[in-house]
Amino acid sequence: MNIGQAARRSGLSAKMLRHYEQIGLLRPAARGANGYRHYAEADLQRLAFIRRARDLGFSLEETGRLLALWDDRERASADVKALALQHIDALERRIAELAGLRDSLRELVEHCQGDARPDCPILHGLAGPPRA
Amino acid sequence: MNIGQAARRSGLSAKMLRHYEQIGLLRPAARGANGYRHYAEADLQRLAFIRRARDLGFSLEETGRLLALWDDRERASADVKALALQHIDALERRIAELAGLRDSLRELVEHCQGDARPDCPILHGLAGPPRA
DNA sequence: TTTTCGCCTTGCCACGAGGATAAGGTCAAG
DNA sequence: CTTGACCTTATCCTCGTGGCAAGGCGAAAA
Repeated sequence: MNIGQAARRSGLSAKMLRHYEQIGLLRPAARGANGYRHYAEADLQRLAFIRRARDLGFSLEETGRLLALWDDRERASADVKALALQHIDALERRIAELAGLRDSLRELVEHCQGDARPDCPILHGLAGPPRA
Repeated sequence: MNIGQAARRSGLSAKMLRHYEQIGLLRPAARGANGYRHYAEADLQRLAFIRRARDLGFSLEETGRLLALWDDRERASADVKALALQHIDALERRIAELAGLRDSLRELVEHCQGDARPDCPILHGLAGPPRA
């Protein structure tokens, strides 16, 4: 199977497969006489794993660690869980941060009439004292 | 006032001031005989405005639009409000997206014992069927 | 005077995670 | 033989910022 088909069947792009190979997330694919990369059925599992990890918001680096844990049959499930919990934590922090911004912005918006007149408390708020 | 002091007093970095100038977010600063940029007190307001807009998660492009609205004394406050509401929407979407990832991940984590044994439902979940 | 230190200048590289595009080789069908 | 789909590598773009380099400028200490 060539890179295009592997890409379609894994839901990734050919570009990503080459990129992942280049940064060491994937071992270099076997090459045919024409230089084309060749993928086996077994490779698709690994690609699907990567895709799902990415879909869950894991970075490529974290995905690499997950792959290493996947390959290691000796690892404790606690190791995997720790990585996942850490990622959940990061998601939580990011969510809280964005929610804080949203709330600050909402407060500004609530005081704005939003009509045809030029006076606007939102701009005053941005220009004036820090609304941290 | 030189760039360093303007940076300190605005809470931005000298690097940012140069960058903002280069991308047209700020008009080119006046230069002294030595080529140093020179900032007046009045410039600090604009810098503070930018800083607060960035703190609220507006992109540089959006910040530029806000600055343009700020400069335009004819604009309707509705224009500003629309921009702000649009940004709140974007924040909401991003928050919902991250929360979805977090929940999916939580579900996987809940089924994992997290002990010393190697069997781990999290990895099974990543390797197996799409949990979308 | 000269050295030193801190600040300023420009410019380039890096991050993450790819997308876009270019310029070319390969393969199978028409 | 040509066409078109596919493959190859390589480079540049995103976004906002930090970091570093090499060099000029200004003032104070030696």
